[in-house]
Amino acid sequence: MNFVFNERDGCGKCPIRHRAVCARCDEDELSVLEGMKSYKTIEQGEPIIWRGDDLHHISSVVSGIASLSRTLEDGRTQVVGLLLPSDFIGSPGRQTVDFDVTAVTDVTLCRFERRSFEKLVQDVPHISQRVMEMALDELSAAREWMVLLGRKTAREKIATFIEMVVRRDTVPIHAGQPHTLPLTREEIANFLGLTLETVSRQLSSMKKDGVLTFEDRRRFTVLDLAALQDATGDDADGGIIV
Amino acid sequence: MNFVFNERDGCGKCPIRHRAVCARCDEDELSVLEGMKSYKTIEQGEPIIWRGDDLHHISSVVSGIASLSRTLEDGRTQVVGLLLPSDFIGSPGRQTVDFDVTAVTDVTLCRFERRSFEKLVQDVPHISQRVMEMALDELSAAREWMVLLGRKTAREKIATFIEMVVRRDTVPIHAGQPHTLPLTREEIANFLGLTLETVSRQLSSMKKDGVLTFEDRRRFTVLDLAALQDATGDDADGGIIV
DNA sequence: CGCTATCTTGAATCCCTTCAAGTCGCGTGG
DNA sequence: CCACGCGACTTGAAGGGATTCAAGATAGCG
Repeated sequence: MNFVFNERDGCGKCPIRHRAVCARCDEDELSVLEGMKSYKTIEQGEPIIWRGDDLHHISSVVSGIASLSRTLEDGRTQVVGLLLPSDFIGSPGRQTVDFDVTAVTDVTLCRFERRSFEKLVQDVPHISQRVMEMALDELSAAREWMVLLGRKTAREKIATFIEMVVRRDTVPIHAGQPHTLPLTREEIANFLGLTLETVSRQLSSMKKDGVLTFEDRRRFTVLDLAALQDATGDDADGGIIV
Repeated sequence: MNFVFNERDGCGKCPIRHRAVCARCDEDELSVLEGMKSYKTIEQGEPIIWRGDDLHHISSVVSGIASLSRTLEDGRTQVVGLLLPSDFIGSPGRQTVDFDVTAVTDVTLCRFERRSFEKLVQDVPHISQRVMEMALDELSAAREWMVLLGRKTAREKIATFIEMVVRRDTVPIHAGQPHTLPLTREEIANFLGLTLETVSRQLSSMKKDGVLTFEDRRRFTVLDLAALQDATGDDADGGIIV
């Protein structure tokens, strides 16, 4: 079930072929992209690009997870988004990025030289249409997260985060296997607008309440999904999309 | 300097002609839009569309201000964005809206039937390109606001908000005229993730510190712009875009 | 002129943070 | 093999900033 990504395979075998900026492209358009792309791998913890840096490439995450974040002068940092496979880095039409981008795990990127990509946006409607779709989806997800940051309690924030991790975990839920937190306590805290101590306390509290169990510090199983969803503070139907 | 918007004028005289979804359109494309548009006015305080409602139109704000917000079951409300002239409501490709949209002032919309607009997105690259641009800008602004919601103190939030109001006020600053808060204390609170009492206290505090003076509850003048900008918590260069 | 919505201000409370100490797991090297 | 060190995490206690609850002031409007 898990594709092993191989750079030598063509776009046709790319794991994000049908979700990335190229999703709407036909074979002809894809072959143009094929000639333009280059891959780059960034190791866990390494910066991908800093806020304000000149943006030479527009990239898509092929594998791994990256974070978008901003740090205030005094060190407070807020993670404003996680970039999962198929998400893109950089905006056509902008010369710099507005946030720091960091590899949370090892990350492989599929990159296009920015100027060339901007030309593609002009010439290939399927590209601008797809980037539009993706940007609108991200926008909705970002606004959803604003509700969490502005109005939810620590308990609700943690529950929402866990529920999100469970919902979009690639590992099938029915298999009964534990899920894995992709972030450290500190990274979770910076994503939720909390301190790492509060994150730790809330996770312990949910464990004590029988909502979760932990196999180790990263791996957990949900014991009571209904309780978890109740604790998010959201309506039954409306969930985070991210 | 202030255009009086007149529905009978053509798109050529529209006050948002060069900023809205039609910005990149040429005369021919514009004449197509001309035949499709309809106007609607919503009074201050009235809902424009509720979260989850079927979205029959894609609209642009021509004049006035609208808010995007979400309310949790227990009444906590978070404003996730303000819609100013040229901003659009609704996403091509989505059948519903994810947030409540409310007229903060009297609002005039320029509307397109959603299905027709989606067809335009397919057929007219200038439209999808422009919507893409706008969505990417909104996305960046939303993430910027996430930093505020997640990490800034009440004082910093208020300073950032005031600074934003001042920066994009249509009334020229050099005229020395007072600026006007477009929102009530409660609306400001819901935008900043605070309570209305805290907003009031912080405004009083900034008044006491000689940063601002108030002519009345809505109209104010900045006395010390440097102090205001210092208080935002942002770097000197990096500002909110919204 | 008084009604009402909006806003201000005060006092008490609370949730989260801050500061601090200690635990756990793991790789490294003696 | 185990001591050691280190990063990640947990837990406790104290403190503080924002909220909550409450009372009163102000301004707009019929």
